[in-house]
Amino acid sequence: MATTATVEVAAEPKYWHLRTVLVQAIESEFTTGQTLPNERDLSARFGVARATLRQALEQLELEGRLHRRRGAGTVVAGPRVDITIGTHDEGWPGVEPGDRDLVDGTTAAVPGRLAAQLGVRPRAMVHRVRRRQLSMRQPVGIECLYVPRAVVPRVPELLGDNRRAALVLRHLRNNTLEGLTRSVEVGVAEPEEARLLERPPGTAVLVVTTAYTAGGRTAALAVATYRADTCRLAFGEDAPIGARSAS
Amino acid sequence: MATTATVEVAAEPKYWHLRTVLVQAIESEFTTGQTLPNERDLSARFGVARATLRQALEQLELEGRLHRRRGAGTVVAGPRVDITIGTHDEGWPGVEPGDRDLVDGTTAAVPGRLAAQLGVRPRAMVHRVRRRQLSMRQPVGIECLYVPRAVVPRVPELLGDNRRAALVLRHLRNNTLEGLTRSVEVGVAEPEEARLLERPPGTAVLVVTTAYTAGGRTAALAVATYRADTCRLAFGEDAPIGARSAS
DNA sequence: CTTGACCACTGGTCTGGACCTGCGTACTGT
DNA sequence: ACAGTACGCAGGTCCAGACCAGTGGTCAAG
Repeated sequence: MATTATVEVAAEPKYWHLRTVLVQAIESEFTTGQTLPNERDLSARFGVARATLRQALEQLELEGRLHRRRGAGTVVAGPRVDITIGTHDEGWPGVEPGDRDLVDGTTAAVPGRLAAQLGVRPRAMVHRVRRRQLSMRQPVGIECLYVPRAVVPRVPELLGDNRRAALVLRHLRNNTLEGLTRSVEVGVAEPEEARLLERPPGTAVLVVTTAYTAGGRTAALAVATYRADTCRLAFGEDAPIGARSAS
Repeated sequence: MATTATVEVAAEPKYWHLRTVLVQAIESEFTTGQTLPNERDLSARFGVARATLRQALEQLELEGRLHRRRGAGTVVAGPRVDITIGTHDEGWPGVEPGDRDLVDGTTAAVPGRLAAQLGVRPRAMVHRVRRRQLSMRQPVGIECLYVPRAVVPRVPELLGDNRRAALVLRHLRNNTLEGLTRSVEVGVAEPEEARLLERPPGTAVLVVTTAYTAGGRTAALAVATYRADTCRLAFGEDAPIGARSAS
């Protein structure tokens, strides 16, 4: 037994102590949008290696307290963007709707994992529609909707509007939509996703997977990928809790 | 005019290429629970610095493909644990219920941000109940329930059971629970949370915040923190949306 | 006034070390 | 047979430095 009577406060890692100091500095001496000193100056000021400082900055970024852009600098972030995830999929409140049409078409190149969830063969033809969501001119997420051609022969042009997957499905299937199953997990952005989200590859993202059930099978799959640093998912029938007085 | 006719594949970062190679290796040559070679050997084998290898490993861990334990090694992970987030908060399917009682009591030390959401003064007395959830003997999450003493004078002993926040609230308020608002976002584990979750400080976590409305105010706040690497949040399991509205 | 080349500055990537600390096992004394 | 210790190995932390790659401004040429 290595039990010693001394207090031995277990010595937090240096990067965590640094994070705490930076949080206080951010909350007391800086305001939203203000640029912090560069990493080399900060590491010198705190007497740590730049790698250690970056470990603290990365956590602050993941928390949504900082935004970092190569070539530009590190700025104090504002509150996170609320992404409303409704049971009835009515639209995108607070987000400029469907700003960019990225991909519309039918493909056989569906990741095997998704093909299994859709209940189709690995190389079956599947309609794919991808949109990017922006908020205040900044990319916040990518939504990709998969519909097997076995379910819907052709994708009508109404996909170009600003509605979400369920609404599209409702049109396509003449109100046969029966239910949905949804999951949320953390993933990392692949290079192409990272480029669309204006982040480096491997950035943490929130992945919302929604399976739409119609006619006793999974008729469509919506995979939405949001920047973990800037987004918060809001659930519930009521409006999001007012975060105005939360300083 | 930087446009050249060459393909110029834009050179993925080395850590991402490494990640891709490791994913293939994991899926083809390893099985769940199997231990990978140590980091020094792996970095030598792939001809990269250990820091670069670790950058790839950290992403694989965040994706839930690997589990790393100091002193033990890096093992291939199994599928993520499904955390059921129901609208009616009926319990914890698939998770050993309420394995450890951590804190039961009344405190004035509530983070200012939570006090604001609860609609109480920063130093008001608030009941706090904290539980840790395990799955297969592994810690997966921490749930903390806050109830202002202004809402409920005393916390009855039935908090010791395995039920979730809403059920408790229903008992406390005699079925006056009116609704809830829920949000999901990414955060980092503070040292104490990290210790309970058996992870280093600053580890990415999924934070599920649920505000319970009763009597026209926020009567309680449940903050659940799950390991982002091992958990997946599941919503609306087999819950058919009864709305068959004819559009 | 507009355009484009240039360039200082920023965060991003990568190296090759060093040492710390938890874990598990082998050994060893009782 | 058992408990305690010692030790090797694993991942975790930290360092000092180098170079890469976008950003955004300056400034001269058209």
